[in-house]
Amino acid sequence: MKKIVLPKKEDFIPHLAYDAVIFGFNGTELKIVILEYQKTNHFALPGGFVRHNQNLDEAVYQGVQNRTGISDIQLEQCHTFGHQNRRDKKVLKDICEVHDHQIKDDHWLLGRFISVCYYALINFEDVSLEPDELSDSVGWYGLDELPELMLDHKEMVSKALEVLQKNIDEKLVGMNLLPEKFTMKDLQNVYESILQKKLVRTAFQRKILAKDILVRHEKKYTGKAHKAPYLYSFKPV
Amino acid sequence: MKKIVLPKKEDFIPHLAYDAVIFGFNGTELKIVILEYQKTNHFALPGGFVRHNQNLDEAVYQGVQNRTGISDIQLEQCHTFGHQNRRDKKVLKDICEVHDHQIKDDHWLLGRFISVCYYALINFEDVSLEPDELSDSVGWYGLDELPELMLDHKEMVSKALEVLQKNIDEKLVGMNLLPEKFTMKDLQNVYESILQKKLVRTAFQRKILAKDILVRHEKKYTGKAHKAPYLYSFKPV
DNA sequence: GTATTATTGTATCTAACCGATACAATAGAA
DNA sequence: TTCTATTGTATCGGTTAGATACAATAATAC
Repeated sequence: MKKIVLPKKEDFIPHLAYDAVIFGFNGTELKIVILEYQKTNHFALPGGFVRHNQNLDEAVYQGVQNRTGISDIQLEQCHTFGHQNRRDKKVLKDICEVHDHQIKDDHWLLGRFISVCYYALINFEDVSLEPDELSDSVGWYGLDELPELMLDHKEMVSKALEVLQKNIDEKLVGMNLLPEKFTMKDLQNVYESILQKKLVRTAFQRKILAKDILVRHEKKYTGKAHKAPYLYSFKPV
Repeated sequence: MKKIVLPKKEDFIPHLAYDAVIFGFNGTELKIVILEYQKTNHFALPGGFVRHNQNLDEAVYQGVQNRTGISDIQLEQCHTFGHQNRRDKKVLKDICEVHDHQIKDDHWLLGRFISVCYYALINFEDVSLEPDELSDSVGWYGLDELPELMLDHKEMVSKALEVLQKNIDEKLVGMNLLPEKFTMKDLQNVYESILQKKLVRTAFQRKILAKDILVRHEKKYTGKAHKAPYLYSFKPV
């Protein structure tokens, strides 16, 4: 059993946390990162705390970076959750119990937390997921196969998806979710996964090309018996 | 000189604040509420702190309610500002000095604050503005006549306006900014003030009527030498 | 009364955009 | 060479917004 070391109270802004809905695209489906506390059967979004000498945005950025090993992250703040019963007494106690760790009832981690929710877009292929101090493992989950999540983390996922949907046309959302070069179908798959609906192929292609944000490269020969699609990349800014 | 009483540290979540961009519409122009610390020449958005046994949303709602005397408020969270140098040492010290009040360098109010920014839409006519403990007066300012604001409050105003603009079509924004009955021109003025651009009269009227959210009432005779406009109200939900 | 004026409510024309459909251009398999 | 699935693009019809036109009308001027 791994010995756990809880974060020190005095290093962090008390009662404040962040949680990140980390989106990746595996080529077909949109996935998010979920931490698993295996022995306790608890699941949660990756999150963390903000140091006294740290910007909120930077704390989240570094947190996501540490967990995914990725430094090219598109990060957007979604919403701050501040309900007074946002406290995870049960979960943390279970985790500590499993690890034979004593935790007092008045421990700061058992108190109320306000949490700022962000979404992060990253390149699925480059990720190497690292469990943190407390979680035993970590994995990718599709939006329709999420386990029961602690606290209001399910609501956070909904909010993150909602904000992502609203941003999809103006924030070049595909850029971080796709590899350098991709086909029009890849991009359409990303859009459809995010918007959770089918799009009309011809209208989608026309709209994206009209935006004038893509560069067309060589064709991609897939070995399939049909016309080969062009590869595209995003125009450099 | 009014004796000031600072809020007690132990009642509130430390390092956490909220600020509200309170919008009202005076019939022609969009205005926001700004607090004035007269002797110190400092200006700020109305804000406050969150009690340990209070939801974040409720804290903001009650804060806005207390300051405006209004209970019909449309409140929306905009953004959480968490830069590490969000602290107002100078302003608070100046205020205390003016009031002959001693404040120590390590007083909790002088520390770093994360602040959650909200916008509030209220009926301008029903408001009676109340200065709080620390501010000497409070007033309405047009967006283009704002004084220099403390910390990042100017940025908060921009963010609030941006979020309001994005919400304008789906959140029935006019409902709280206008009196019970209003003309189409009134509503168009609200839209133009928020979007900060002129709209085409005929297209605006057509779009709003097509939404089917208004009830048409009697005409409004203004005494002017031209056709009298109809009065409308929002359909009850 | 009648003409005048400013504004309102609505209809019409046109350009832009999207969904639907059609179709030619393939890359590879049969 | 034929066949199949997919891609890239053009075209048609419906919807929407800006531009324009115009009738309706409330008060004033005459």
